[in-house]
Amino acid sequence: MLLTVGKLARRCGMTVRTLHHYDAIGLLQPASRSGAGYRLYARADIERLHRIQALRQLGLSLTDIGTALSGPQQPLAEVVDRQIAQIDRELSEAANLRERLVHLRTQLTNGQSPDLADWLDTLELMTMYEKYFSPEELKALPLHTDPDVQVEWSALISAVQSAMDRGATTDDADVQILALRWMTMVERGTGNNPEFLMRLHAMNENEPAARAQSGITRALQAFVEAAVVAARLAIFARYLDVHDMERMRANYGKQMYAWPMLIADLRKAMEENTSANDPNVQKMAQRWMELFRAYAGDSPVTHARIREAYAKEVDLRSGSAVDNSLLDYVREALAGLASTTH
Amino acid sequence: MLLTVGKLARRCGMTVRTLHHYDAIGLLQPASRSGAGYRLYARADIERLHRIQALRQLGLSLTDIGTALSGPQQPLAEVVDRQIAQIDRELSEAANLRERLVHLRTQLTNGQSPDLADWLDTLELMTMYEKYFSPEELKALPLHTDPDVQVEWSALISAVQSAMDRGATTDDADVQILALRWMTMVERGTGNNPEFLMRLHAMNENEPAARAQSGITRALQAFVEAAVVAARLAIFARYLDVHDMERMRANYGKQMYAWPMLIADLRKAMEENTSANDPNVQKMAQRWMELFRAYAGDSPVTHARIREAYAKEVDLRSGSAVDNSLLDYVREALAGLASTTH
DNA sequence: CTTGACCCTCACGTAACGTGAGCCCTTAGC
DNA sequence: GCTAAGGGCTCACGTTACGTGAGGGTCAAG
Repeated sequence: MLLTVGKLARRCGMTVRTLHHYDAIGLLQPASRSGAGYRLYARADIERLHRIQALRQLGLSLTDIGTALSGPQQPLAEVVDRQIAQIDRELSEAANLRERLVHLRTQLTNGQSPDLADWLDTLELMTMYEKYFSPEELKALPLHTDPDVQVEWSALISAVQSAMDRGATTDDADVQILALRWMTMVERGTGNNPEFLMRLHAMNENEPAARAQSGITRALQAFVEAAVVAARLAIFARYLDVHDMERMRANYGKQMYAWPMLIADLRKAMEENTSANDPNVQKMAQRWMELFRAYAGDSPVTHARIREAYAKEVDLRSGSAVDNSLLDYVREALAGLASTTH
Repeated sequence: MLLTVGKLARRCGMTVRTLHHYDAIGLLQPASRSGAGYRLYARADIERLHRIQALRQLGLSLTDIGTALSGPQQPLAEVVDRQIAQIDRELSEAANLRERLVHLRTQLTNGQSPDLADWLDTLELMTMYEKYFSPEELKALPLHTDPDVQVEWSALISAVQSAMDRGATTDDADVQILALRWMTMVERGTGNNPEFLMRLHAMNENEPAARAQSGITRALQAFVEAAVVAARLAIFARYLDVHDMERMRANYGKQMYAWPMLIADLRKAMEENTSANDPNVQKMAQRWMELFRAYAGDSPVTHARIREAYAKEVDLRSGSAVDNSLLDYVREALAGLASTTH
């Protein structure tokens, strides 16, 4: 049942070198080694490899994959759900490109000169094969449909870039104001949809051309993220003691992109009227607590203070798609868990 | 109508840097420059870019793309046809993977333990997403279905590797025998189908895991190709004079992978009973002559000698999928061209 | 014992850009 | 004419995820 590296490589259509590399960077380490030092991969390693491959196909770098896999894990079934959704988008996009190519081909064989704008659109589709938004989703994306949002978004990006250019730091008051405005704009531009946020993020991460167009360079993205964290920590500081703030500084923001995924899944379950006592919902609630505890620690006093902060400060929640009904839903699921535990 | 580099990049979903790079390596150079040195891209550049993008999606390296685009060009309509066929294969593969993932998800949500072999198959599909052969095509591929062919293929690869290991050169008689046997095996393993040859080649070029499995390393591939050329030049030397051989040595084998593409297209037209006087067939015949002249020069005397060599030496044709009916077809198309020219 | 297939670690190299720097060009508005 | 914003130029260092080869040990079958 344990597989050596060559066997695993062959079965997965990968190379031994790749698996060596993943071991070396700590991404996928074999369950054990034989007496002779041979790597021996077990079933749990296959599961982890599945997660890795799924994230790779979403375009994450190996470093980012490592980060994503270092926190509490989504059930594999949910990973597979996302894969299926991605394939559906790709199927749709491939069909779209196919249609365009058939049209182009018809023009070419009829001796017609292809319309240049159309042709360039087709070339764009050929390049940006990765599919981030379906046509329907684009219609529901304010950032794409609302000119006001677009103008404000551009201005905000410019303002952040200016702050960076003049050497401002993420602790500067004006930068923190920009950061909070960023989260508000994210909320507005995505229609407060965490799934869209993740998609936009993936597109910007994966596509250099998208970065060039949006002006959101890697440096700017990192700056804003750090500024958002700093701004929110400044707010938390009004509610927490020094000890708590130390832990927050070390951990808050570490799973920044795990939260939207979980929130999207929970909102979906809630919108489908799935009972809070459903085992899957309870699992998600559990993961919520794990992510929460990762920065909040285990003290009920601290938890209460953080909750107070969330309740009073809208800036702690902006852009997160967390509202009171979702919080109630999570609480109900957690209550169900507590009662089944005792 | 002329586009600056930024405009073209934006319209095509590419980066300025990429276009700079293509210019720098001579792959896509703009039609002109403004007085200030700005790159200005014209319509013909869009067409060339389309070709580049299509080949990139087939997995060719930029160097190989440059080589492919340095010879006589397939009509763009045919390039588009190949793209459409590739998309169809990808659609089919995506649907296949989707089905597998749905099955896996069902198992996971039912609390079942996924079958390991099945799971690994799914992982392989996730990795080898690129689609090289449809299930039907695999059934028609002797290299995949015929154990005898597999055994002989493996033995031949080992024999070549041994020759390389002991420092043999491509001019050694035993190496040339191996080379000719290689072409015979290619013919047998692909069922003499040039489309399959190209697909196998692409798979081996693009997939390190495939190389690891087949044992056909890049070095071995290059060695065999050079040996095939050397073996065939040795045969031609019996028919051609010193001057002709000089030109052959410089040019024969340069468009090694353009020929199978053209031959596949011509065979398809012939099998569909397209008249040799059809303009598209005549265009293909023209390209045949261009590719031929690229190594044969323009002298009718030399042409006759080369044709004599092809007629008498089966080793010059093995693995090429060129038979007498195809040659007649090409000749008929060329004759039609000659009569419409005068 | 021999041989072939497989495994180990080590380490240099690669392709296709990504990114930033420093400076010039173009256009619109004052 | 000047200024500012957006776009262009060339130069050059850096990056990610392995690919490849070297040298040597292990395992299983004959």
